[in-house]
Amino acid sequence: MQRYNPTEIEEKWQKKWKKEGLFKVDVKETANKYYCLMMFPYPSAALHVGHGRNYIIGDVVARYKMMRGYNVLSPMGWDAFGLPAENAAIKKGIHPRESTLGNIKMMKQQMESWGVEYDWDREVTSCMPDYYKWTQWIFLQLYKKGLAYRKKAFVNWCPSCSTVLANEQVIEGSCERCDSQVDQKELEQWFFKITEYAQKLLDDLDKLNEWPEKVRTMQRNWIGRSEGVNIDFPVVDSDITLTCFTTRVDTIFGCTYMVLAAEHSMVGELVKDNPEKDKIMDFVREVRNESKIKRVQTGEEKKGIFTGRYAINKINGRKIPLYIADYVLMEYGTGAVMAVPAHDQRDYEFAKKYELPIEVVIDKPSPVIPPVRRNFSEGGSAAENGSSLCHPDSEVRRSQIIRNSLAKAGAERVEGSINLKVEEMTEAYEEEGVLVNSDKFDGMKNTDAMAAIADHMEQNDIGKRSIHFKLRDWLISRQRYWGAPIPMIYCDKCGIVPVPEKELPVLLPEVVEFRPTGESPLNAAKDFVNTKCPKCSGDAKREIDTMDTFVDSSWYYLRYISPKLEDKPFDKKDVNNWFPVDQYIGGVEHAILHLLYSRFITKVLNDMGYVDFDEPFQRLFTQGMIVKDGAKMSKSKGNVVSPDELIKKYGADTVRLYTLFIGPPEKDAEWSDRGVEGAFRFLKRVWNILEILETSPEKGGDEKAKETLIRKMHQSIKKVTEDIDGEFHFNTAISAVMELANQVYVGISESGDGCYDKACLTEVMNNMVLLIAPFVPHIAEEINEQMGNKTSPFKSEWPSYDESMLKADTVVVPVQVNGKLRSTIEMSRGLDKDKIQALVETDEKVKEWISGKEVRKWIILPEKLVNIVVS
RNA sequence: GCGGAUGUGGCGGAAUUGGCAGACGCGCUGGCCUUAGGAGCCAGUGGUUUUACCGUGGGGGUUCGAGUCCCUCCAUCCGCACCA
Repeated sequence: MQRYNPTEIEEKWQKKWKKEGLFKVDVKETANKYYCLMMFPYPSAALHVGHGRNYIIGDVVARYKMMRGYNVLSPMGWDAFGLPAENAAIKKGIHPRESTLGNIKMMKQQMESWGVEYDWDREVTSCMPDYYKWTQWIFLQLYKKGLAYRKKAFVNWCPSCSTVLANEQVIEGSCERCDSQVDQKELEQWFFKITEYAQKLLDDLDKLNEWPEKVRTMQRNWIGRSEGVNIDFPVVDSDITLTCFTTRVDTIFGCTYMVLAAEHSMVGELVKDNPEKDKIMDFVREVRNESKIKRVQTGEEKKGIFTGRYAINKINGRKIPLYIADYVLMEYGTGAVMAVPAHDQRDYEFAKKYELPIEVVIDKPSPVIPPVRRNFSEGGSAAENGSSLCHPDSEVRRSQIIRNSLAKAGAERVEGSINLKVEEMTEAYEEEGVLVNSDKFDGMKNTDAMAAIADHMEQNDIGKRSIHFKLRDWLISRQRYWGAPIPMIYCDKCGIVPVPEKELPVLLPEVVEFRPTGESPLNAAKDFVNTKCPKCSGDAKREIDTMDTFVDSSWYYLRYISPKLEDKPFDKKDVNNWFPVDQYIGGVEHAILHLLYSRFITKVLNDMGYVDFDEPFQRLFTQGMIVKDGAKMSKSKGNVVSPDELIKKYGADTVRLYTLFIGPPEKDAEWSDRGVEGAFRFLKRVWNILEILETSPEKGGDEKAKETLIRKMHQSIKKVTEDIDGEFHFNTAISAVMELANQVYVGISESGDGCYDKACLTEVMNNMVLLIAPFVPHIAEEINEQMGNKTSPFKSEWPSYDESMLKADTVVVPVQVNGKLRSTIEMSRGLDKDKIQALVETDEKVKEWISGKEVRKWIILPEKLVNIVVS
């Protein structure tokens, strides 16, 4: 019997899997298809054990599903365009393609050393022309459908990366990559009209019930739908009408002024005759230039300026002053806000500062609360003693009364009295209540008034119900080199002309200066820029921006199905057969961007008839991070754990096992090198059972030991199966196999060597090999072979358990007295309550505990527990 | 501020129709074996003032019985954040 030598056997089996094409899939075979997808990585640098978790989990799922009889597709590719490669190119002076392809090669080797297998024939690399040709094709489809458009817009500009960022890439006013403060800059940019799909993207989240609730909530918040009313306010002495969006139309009678965003298009027009025009425009410029991070800073005081103009609140004919302020955003709603200082905290602060009127229109309900007498007995304060000082029912009754009166909301109001006094207010009252000072709506519950006032406005042409979203259109232009060129041409005669599909791909020019200058590096490649118009053949210029890499990654999963097709991005029939993806696995950091964009692109392709499904990912799993010393692994922190040395020392199976055992995979986990050794020990223990098997007797053995072991085996099969099928609880699945392996040793220690015959131990070993195969595939294959089996575990059937073998004939029942454990009694299964009670009554310990006491109650749960209540 | 999650030994973590808290692993202690041990095997390992009591972030409640259910407070993490 040789020692467990992982290095040797792992190489052997990795070669064999490759040779036999274990992971190769023919997409034409669609029966029992299972599409297992891992988010394709950005090829940046060597992988650490944290990255490994993603691939290992995916590999486990793929192998497990294989054993469950599925035809498993598990592909891998590279999200290979993007800034870091370009930055590295600038730094080291090598072409981004070189560094990218070098990284890909290295990462691929690492994946292989983990024993993580893919159908590499389907590898896609987004920076290769045969891929980005179709990224450009997708752009053209969106353009065709009017979903790609160009407009001048204030955009997020990262001065350090010299590029525009999508809203999603700005984190608290800073660039998500380099952390520099993001400026606002007005540029002509390409956008994808994702807002047109806002409602659908929101609605269909309900269908994705196999996604983590957290991710769905995040997307919901990001889309940010709110219902309200667009209200028209005509400006006095002008034909301008300003429209405000509000979700609190019930507070319209309390609107005492109105505020515009500095960016509002009417600002110039409104102040053009104002003698203080220059002062106002200075203020506007100041606000516009203020960085977003400063504007958003908590506690930042709101600034504003009076325009000198007034508008009319048509519902009551009131003339209200028109302000410009920094706290109103142009990006949301209409960029104009009706201010109700009594019922909106921001408006309240602003009104206080500029001494604008504050008027209450929603009153606090005034519940009539019967006085509850407190401190009527001796002892501490009411608070200390709680309800014990009151009649037990009075608390209940009191809260009921409060609830009722809130429901009726102020039915008890005395005519003309208002509970909420402006003089007494220290902040806005934003809660629910009853309308006051609101004309014919007085006395209405504010939630009812919302509908009533909206109806009134629609009937009288004052306003219109409206829905607004926080979601902005997706800005996809990037002023960088290393991305897919946007396939558009500008012709002086014909205007904007798309590149004809048959001329795709628009190739990235080879030699170019990458150093960022503020304009796209492609502009320096004159051969590229200067072209002919596809329409009139006259001189024309190409678009010099490239696409956001999120465009590349929003469709790659479709390409895997037919990665080599030259005349189409994918085959419709094959794609329809294989989609949706059965299991998508990746980091939660993509909860919004990538997953939202992918859903959007899929819906567009669906609407255009290219695919028959409208959601790409059936089930989503987001794994947690692996941290070291409490922090995310990073080179700068020096806490990166490289898998390479660990694999050299312990083997890939040990690293895999520990990674899976470390904790529930959806949670963050702390890496411990010591823990790795424990995993290694376990594998050795399993391996060494081979030796026990060799010396086992052909027949005989100890019946009790065999029975216990076989029972444990069935229990383990059940537990492992349920843990994988459920929420991927590999950690507890592995602990179940550990218990099984331990039982082998426990039996020997209790019943001596030779307590298992060969048949028994062989059965246990065969099943154990299958149970661990998805986690530690190399050692499973090797033990399997040493056992003399000819079929690979991955071509074998997943083991099944026998329900009747799970439980022993007798059961140990805990006996409690007054809820405290006092004894345990072994008894046969299936006894009725009377027999159990009789048995328990004979127990010495129980007798001791209940003697001299009055037994009030017996709680008997057969085969589970007995509790005797005494006093 | 809003939304979501988490809180259990020295550590990672188990435990759901409410029923023996701490599975499994790490670490630690002791023993066996060994020329040796950073190998292997066996035993022990929540705390304490140990006939028993106390223990799942704090406080309260429901129950024969609560880590699990209810109320309340606290802490940490994540996401969003002047969204009208």
